[in-house]
Parts: sequence; structure tokens; C-alpha cells
Amino acid sequence: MFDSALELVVRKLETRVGLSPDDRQAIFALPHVLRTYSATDYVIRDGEPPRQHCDFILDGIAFRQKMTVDGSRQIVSIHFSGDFIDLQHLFLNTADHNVEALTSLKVIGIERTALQQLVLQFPAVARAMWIEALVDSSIYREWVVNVARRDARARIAHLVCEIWSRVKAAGFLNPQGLKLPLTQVQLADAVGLTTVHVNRVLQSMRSERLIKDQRHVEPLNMAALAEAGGFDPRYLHLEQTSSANAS
Amino acid sequence: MFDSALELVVRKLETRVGLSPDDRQAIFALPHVLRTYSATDYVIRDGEPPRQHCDFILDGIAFRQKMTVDGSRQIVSIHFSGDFIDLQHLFLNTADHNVEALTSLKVIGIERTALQQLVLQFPAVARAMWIEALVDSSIYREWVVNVARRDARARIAHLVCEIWSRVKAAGFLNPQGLKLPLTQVQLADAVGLTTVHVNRVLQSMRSERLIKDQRHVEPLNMAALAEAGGFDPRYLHLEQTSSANAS
DNA sequence: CGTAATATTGACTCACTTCAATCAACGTGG
DNA sequence: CCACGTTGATTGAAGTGAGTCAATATTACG
Repeated sequence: MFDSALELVVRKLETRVGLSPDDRQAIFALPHVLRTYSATDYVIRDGEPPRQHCDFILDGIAFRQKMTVDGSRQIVSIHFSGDFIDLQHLFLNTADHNVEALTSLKVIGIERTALQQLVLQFPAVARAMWIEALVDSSIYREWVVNVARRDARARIAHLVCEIWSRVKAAGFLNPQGLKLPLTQVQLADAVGLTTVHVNRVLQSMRSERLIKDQRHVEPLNMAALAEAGGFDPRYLHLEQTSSANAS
Repeated sequence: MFDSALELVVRKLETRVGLSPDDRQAIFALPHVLRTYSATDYVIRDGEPPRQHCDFILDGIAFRQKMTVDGSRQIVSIHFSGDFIDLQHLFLNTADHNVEALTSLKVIGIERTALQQLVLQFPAVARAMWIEALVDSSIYREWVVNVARRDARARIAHLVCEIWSRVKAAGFLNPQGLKLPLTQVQLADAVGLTTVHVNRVLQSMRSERLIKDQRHVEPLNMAALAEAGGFDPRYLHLEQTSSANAS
């Protein structure tokens, strides 16, 4: 039961590098707990030191948000099954933002110091974790571009394409689509717009049959969406495996 | 001569973790070259595989930019003396953006595979590099907030504050200020605005005595600038050292 | 000294915001 | 089973920060 949760961690890392039996054994030996959050629960709170456990999502969706001094909110990332929520705090000592559960969330919380040791002492695992962290960075860069340079329609289209691609790559997509219970308020906070405007743009996108409902992403017309969002998935580095096994 | 360049790398990493004599020796043993770029030279090109060397800035300024399909440009980060330009490509196999020299640039290019080995085999070094990478991520998150949620005046003020803080923390600030040869076009590309608007906002900021000249950041009134930009430096994690030596 | 890059200006437009209702869906308690 | 509160979605009217286009200064520099 516990082991099956760590199995998911192993499987995730193996999408990036080959693991030896020793590596796998070390992962299975990680002290951990299973934990559940309800929607709207905080997983990480701005200003707090890292918790004792580092969470890896088994099921559900979480998002990361920052507040400005004048009180507006920006969602800066969204995380799904198979994501480490919290690489950030593996080696940093203070949270500079919040992470909140979007849906009810099942995670495996791995003991932070044990995970640090694993990363520091098992090169193959380290490689995989580095790749995860660097892809996170790459996604942030694309978000900068998204909110800075695309209009409302393209921003929303781009975000939907990203989510679609990531969830699909992680193997959690059923053919009838993806349940994504983002409210329009949250969607607006993710793309840097107001709710009112998001609402109007969504209506027009629905009338174009680009999307059906932002709370349920369906494979209506991904090609048209990608076109509308100027979406180029290279930044997700989905095919990135450590073929660079120069090691 | 060569060693003095690596000395800078050592010094940088030691701002984050304590290094043992072994660690230091391993760093000094890194195969490397010294290299120079002229302003506007490309250091990294979108779409290319990683070069054989990983650059660390000894002197000068570089910036990272992405293009959208419709041809607009967004600068997503700026790098100064003491920054690794290229952690991204230490473990990823394709560049998804460009890095360009803003000024003439002196770098030490460390052999990529050797640096990988160092990071994978020397835990203290790994810790320091992780912290660098995670702080990079944190900065990207703040840039998302900056372009998504602040108005033109605040965006520019925030960017100036960030640059000021980072260069100061790296110890490269002379009392009369910082030469930052950003043109208004580049500044606009960094904050997600047009040149025309940046020009007008700069004029008003100059008249308020918030800044004097965007090409030379002077310590005119950093407190007022921080106020105008809603700048809270926590996201830079400047004080972050691995006091978490729970290891 | 000429030419290109950068900065500035003016007039006009527009995508997005703001403010303020209203509507719809849904769970809850009586 | 219905009144009611709450959350999320929608609408309308009016305002504005920033963009666009196009011209002109200004500076840098070979």
C-alpha cells in the first residue's frame, strides 16, 4: 500500500532516467506518510519554514500563488498527479508563496531530510530531480511570456494547451477529457486578467467551439487551440530523458 | 590566472554552503576555458543542443529571451557577474530560448560533463547549485507576478529594485551606482510593455526623482522605488545559506 | 560628418478594467 | 420540499492604461 505510492515516484523518475536496483531500493526506503488535503486547504504557506515532509501528488490538483502588496493574486503554477509540489523547499528555508489544493488532494509526503540525502547521494535520482526542477523553471519562463505578450484569448488557449499536454504526458488523461475545476476567478488569476474579461473571452471561445467549459477540458479542437495560443510544447521538455548518460 | 576565475565560482558557492577542502579541490580541477562575448552576441541559441561548456559570468551582463510565434520578444531574465548563465542546460538537452550578451561579457566556460559529475558527486556543491537553481525559479515566479499584476510604473520600479538588490548582494555595486546599459527597447521587452509607453513612464519617474537614467541605476531613492514597485526582496532568498545542514 | 540606433512626441484607438447589478446553481436547515 | 445564503457566472455601461502609427529629435559612433 505504502509501497505502491512510492512506486509512482519511481515511475515518475524513470520517465527521465534509468534507475538501478540500488536507486529503486533507496527510494522505496524513504520514510513517508500518506496525506490528504481538502479543496482550498493550504499545502504551503507564504513565510513559513519548510515542513518536515515534501509532497508528491498522487491524485488531485494544486496551485501555487503569490499575492502583491496591494492584494491582487497571481497563480504562478498548477500541479497535477505525478508532480513534486515542493522541490522549491527541498533546499530553501522560507516559503515565498502559497500552495493551495484546488481539488481534494492525495499526496505522499516524503521526509525532507531523507529526500535531500537521496538527491545528494544517488546520482541517477539527482539527475531526474534536476530535470524536474529545470523543467519547472522552463514552464515559469513560458508563463512570463504568456502573461506579458499574449492577448486574453491566446493566454487562455495557451494555458489550456499546456495543461492538456502535461496531464497527457503524465498518462492521466481519459479520452473524454480532463476535469479541471478552475473557476473563472482562478483562471483569471492564472492568466493575469479580470474575471469579467475572462468570462467574455470564454464566451467567444465557446462560440468558436475552441472550448466547451473551462471546468472540463475536452479534446474539442486542440489543433485550433494550439494555433490560437501560439503553443509550442518544446518548453515542456516532455521527451527529455537523460540520454545524455555521459555519466 | 585560470585558477583565479574558478576562485570566483568557489566564492559564489560558498555564499550558500560551506565547502570542504575536497570540494574546493574538485572545483579547481574542473576543466574550463575563459571566453569573451561582445555585446549582442548569442551565448545560447533557441533549438540548439547544449554546448560543451557551461558559462559562469565573470564580468558583464547577459539576458535571456523568448520569442512568440507572432514575433514579439520577451526578456525573461537578466544575469550578472557571479551567475551561472546556463544551469538550465546542465541537464536538459535542448535550448528553448536564447541567451544574449547585453554588454561585452567575460565568462568561464566549465566543461559540461565535468560540471555534471561534480554536481552529482559532491553533495555540498550540489546543495549550492540546487539553491542557485531554486532561486532562479523563485525569480521567474516573481516576474510572472510583475508582468501580470503591476502597472507600468510599478513593473519598472520593481525590476530596478531587483537588479539593484541582486548586484548589491553579489558585491558588485560601487557607491555611485550600477551601469545597466538597457535600452528602452530592452527594458520594454523585460517588463512586457511597448517602447513608447516605457519612454513616457520613465519620463514621469524621472520627474518624480525616482530614477535618473535607465542606463545607469543610481541609488537615488531606493526606498521610494521599492514602495512604487511593491518590492519585497524575500523572493531573492539572499540570506539563504544551507544552515539547514541537517545533513 | 553621415548614418544608424535610440529617445521623444502627438494623435488616435482599443483591449481590458471597473463598478455595479443580475442570474443560476447548489447545499443547508427548518 | 421550499426559503435562503453563498458561490460562481453573466451582463451592461463607462473609463483608462497602454498600444499603434508615424514623425521628429537626439545621440553615438565609425
